[in-house]
Amino acid sequence: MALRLYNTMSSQVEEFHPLRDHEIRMYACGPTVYDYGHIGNFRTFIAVDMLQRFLRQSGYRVRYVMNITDLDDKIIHNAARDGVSVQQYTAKYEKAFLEDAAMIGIEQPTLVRATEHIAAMADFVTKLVEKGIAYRTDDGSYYFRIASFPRYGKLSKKDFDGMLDGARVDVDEYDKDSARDFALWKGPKPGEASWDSSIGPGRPGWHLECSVMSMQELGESFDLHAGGEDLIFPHHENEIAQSESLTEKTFARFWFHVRFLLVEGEKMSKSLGNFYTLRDLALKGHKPSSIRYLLTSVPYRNQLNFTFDGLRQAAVSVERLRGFRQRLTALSLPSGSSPEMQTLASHTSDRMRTSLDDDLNTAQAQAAIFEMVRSANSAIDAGGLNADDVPPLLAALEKFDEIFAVLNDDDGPKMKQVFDWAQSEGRDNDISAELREAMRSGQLSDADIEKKLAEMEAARRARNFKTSDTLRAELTAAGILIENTKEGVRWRRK
RNA sequence: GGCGCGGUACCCAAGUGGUAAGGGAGAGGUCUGCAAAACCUUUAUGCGUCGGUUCGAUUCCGACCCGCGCCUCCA
Repeated sequence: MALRLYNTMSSQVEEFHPLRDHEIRMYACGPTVYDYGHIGNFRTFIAVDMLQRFLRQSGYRVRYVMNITDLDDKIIHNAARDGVSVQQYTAKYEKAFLEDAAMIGIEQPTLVRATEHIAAMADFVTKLVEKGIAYRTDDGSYYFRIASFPRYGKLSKKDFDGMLDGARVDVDEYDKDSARDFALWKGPKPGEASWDSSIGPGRPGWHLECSVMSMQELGESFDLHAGGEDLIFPHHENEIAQSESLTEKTFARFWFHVRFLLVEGEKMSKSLGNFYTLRDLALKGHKPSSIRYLLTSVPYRNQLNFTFDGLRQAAVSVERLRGFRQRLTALSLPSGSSPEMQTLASHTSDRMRTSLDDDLNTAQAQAAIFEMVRSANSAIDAGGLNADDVPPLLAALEKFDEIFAVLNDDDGPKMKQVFDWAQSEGRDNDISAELREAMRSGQLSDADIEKKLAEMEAARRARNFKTSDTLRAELTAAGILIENTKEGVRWRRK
């Protein structure tokens, strides 16, 4: 069965096939690097990351490009406020974004930066001017003439015929032909950063970079264009207008938009006090795996209510999966295999694929893996699992984690990174007890842990429970989870 | 006002024209030196409200109530 995806352009779920066999070219609107990324940003980027992972799992070669907007009004303003260059300012936040993305399990796409494509953007404007689609105003700005593009509004389903120019826009600000015409290039303003180009000094408009860079990297027509739902209008609508006016070809075939999330039932906003960056959450002691799991647990087109209770629940769910995987690998089982377990593993894999094929229904894929975990645990308890059943079960887990990426227990080191960052920024007061607790599991080496565990086990065999309990308490305090089983003791970092 | 989305158990959250996935939490139980994990049982005759279509609707249609998004920088 083929992947079916919702296409904003057609407003319906469609079968997704790439233009070229076995190769998918996709582009996502990335961050504007003017601040640390918040969880809403990361919901979007994680959703696109999962899409990209699933496409590769499905056998496609994926060329995935993301832009870094390192040039816009807010950046220019903030850099000036801080007394640093635009480059210095954006370098800091781009680095932070990449660190955050890696921390939360996002595989890095090919990155392109606006400031590195100024000349190409100017050329693009020149071509639009030559076609009579763009025009220059007295202040050195260039605008796109929307009247030249009859299909304008087809993505956002807006009908502009009935709307009056100037209804909500300050027409007097510039001498545009129509209030709705959008800026391709903004003329220079005194005291603000400006770039020289073949069409004069100034800076590109926001929409232009995505048209230019996506086509440069992926061609004039490519398979899929992604972003947050807020980008449908005007950003993507404008990209389409510019690009298709120039090439007279379909720009992107599929438009993939991720729904905004709510935080504690309300729209995330600084004024409501429910605005969280990834680092804010880490400082409070929430692990990247918990955050990623929660963000992946609701299908991308549904509203997700991000809550601290949900974060705690996610942490437990992740632990359950990790514990199961470890249990599987630690068992000593009789040789042979059981048909039930073989079927369970293959059915689970099939169900995960079917679920994700259905417009990335991540909730159902998770349900499938949990049902497998319960059935397999039951079988283990009942002595119904054999050695040859383990590989297919592990393979199903692996297949799950290729998409969800929450099973590696490297939260401790990641939390330590956040801790180090907070210290380097002088934010010691923001470091919570929970963060210290979450990072402690990385403190002891495997050898240290094994040594203490051996001592504990020796004490238990000697029925010296006082000593063994003391050692257990020490390890637990160090963030090590210990499980005594018939197969012997096993441990993992919490 | 225009366009669009949603209201499912204590919480989060899938889903279907034929009688409600999964996770968390709670209760009881099995196992167990302790701890942890795991398993079993249990928690919505009910899916915002009121009508309609239908043999049958939570699922389709209509109205209404409530929440949310975009229309302006915003993932």
